[in-house]
Amino acid sequence: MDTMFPPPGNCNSRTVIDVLANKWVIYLLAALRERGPMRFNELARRIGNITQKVLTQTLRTLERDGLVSRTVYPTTPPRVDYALTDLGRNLSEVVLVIGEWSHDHADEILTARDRYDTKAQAAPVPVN
Amino acid sequence: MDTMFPPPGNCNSRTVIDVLANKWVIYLLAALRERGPMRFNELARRIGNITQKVLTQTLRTLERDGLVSRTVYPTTPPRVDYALTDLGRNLSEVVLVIGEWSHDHADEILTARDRYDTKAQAAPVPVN
DNA sequence: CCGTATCCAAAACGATACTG
DNA sequence: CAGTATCGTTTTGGATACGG
Repeated sequence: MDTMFPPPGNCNSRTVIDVLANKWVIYLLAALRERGPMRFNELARRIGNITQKVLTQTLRTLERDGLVSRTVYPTTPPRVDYALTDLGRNLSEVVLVIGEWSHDHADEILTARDRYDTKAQAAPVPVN
Repeated sequence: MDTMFPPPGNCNSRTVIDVLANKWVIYLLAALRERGPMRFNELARRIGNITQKVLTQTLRTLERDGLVSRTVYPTTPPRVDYALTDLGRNLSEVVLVIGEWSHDHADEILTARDRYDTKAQAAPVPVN
C-alpha cells in the first residue's frame, strides 16, 4: 500500500473510516467490548448523554455494517440484546487503541489547548 | 483502567476521542504522516473534496490541540508549511492502525451493507 | 499563495410525545 | 422495555467573493 487514503471516489477505505469518524460509534463499540452483550437501556445508561433517537440510529447503522448483531427475545416486556459480531469485535481492537491513546495523552491535548487559548487572549485587541 | 470511557463530565478521554471522531482530522493526520510537511494547497489537493474553509478550520483546531505545527516563510508569495508535532506523530500511529483496518476490511463492511439493504428491500411492502 | 468573511444548504442532534 | 415520529435547534459544510 503506497498511499493510505487515495483521493476520493474509488477509495473504499474512506467509507469505512467515515464509519469510525463518529464519537457515538466509538463509545458504543467500546461499551460492547468492555461489557459484552447489552440491552438498549443498559447501553443508554452506560454511554450517558445519548438520546434514544441517536442511540437507535447508531445501532442501526452498525447493524447494517455488520458490526453489531441485534437479538430479540419475544418476552413481555420485550428484551433486545446488542452484541459485537466477529467483525465488530475485530474493529473494537482498533477502538481500544484509540481509547488507550486518549487516556494516556488527554492531558497533553488539554494543556496545548490552554496554551493556545491563552496566547490568543494575549493578542492586542482594543477594548472596543 | 477498569472502564475505558466513564460516562461523562469528568472524563478527559472523551474530549480527545472527539478530536479523532472527524474524518477530516483523520485524513489530514494520515496525509502529513505519509508525506511529511506540506503546504496548504498541497494538502488540499492531496485530500481532495475539501474546501478551503474546512481545511483551514481543521488545521486550526489541530494546531490548537498541539498536534500540528504551522510555519510561515515570509517570502512572496507566502509559503506556509504544516507538519506533525511529536504528539501529532504519535497520534498518527493510531491513525495508521485505523487506515490499515479500513483497507483490510472495507469489502466486508460493504458486503454487509449490501446484504442488509437487500433484505430491507425484500420486506413485504404493498405497492401503495 | 494563503487565507478570511459571508451567506446558505444540509446534516446531526435534542426534546417531546406516542406505540406495541 | 424498546422503540418510532415529529419538530426545532445547533453544527457542519459548501460556494463565493474578497484581501494581505
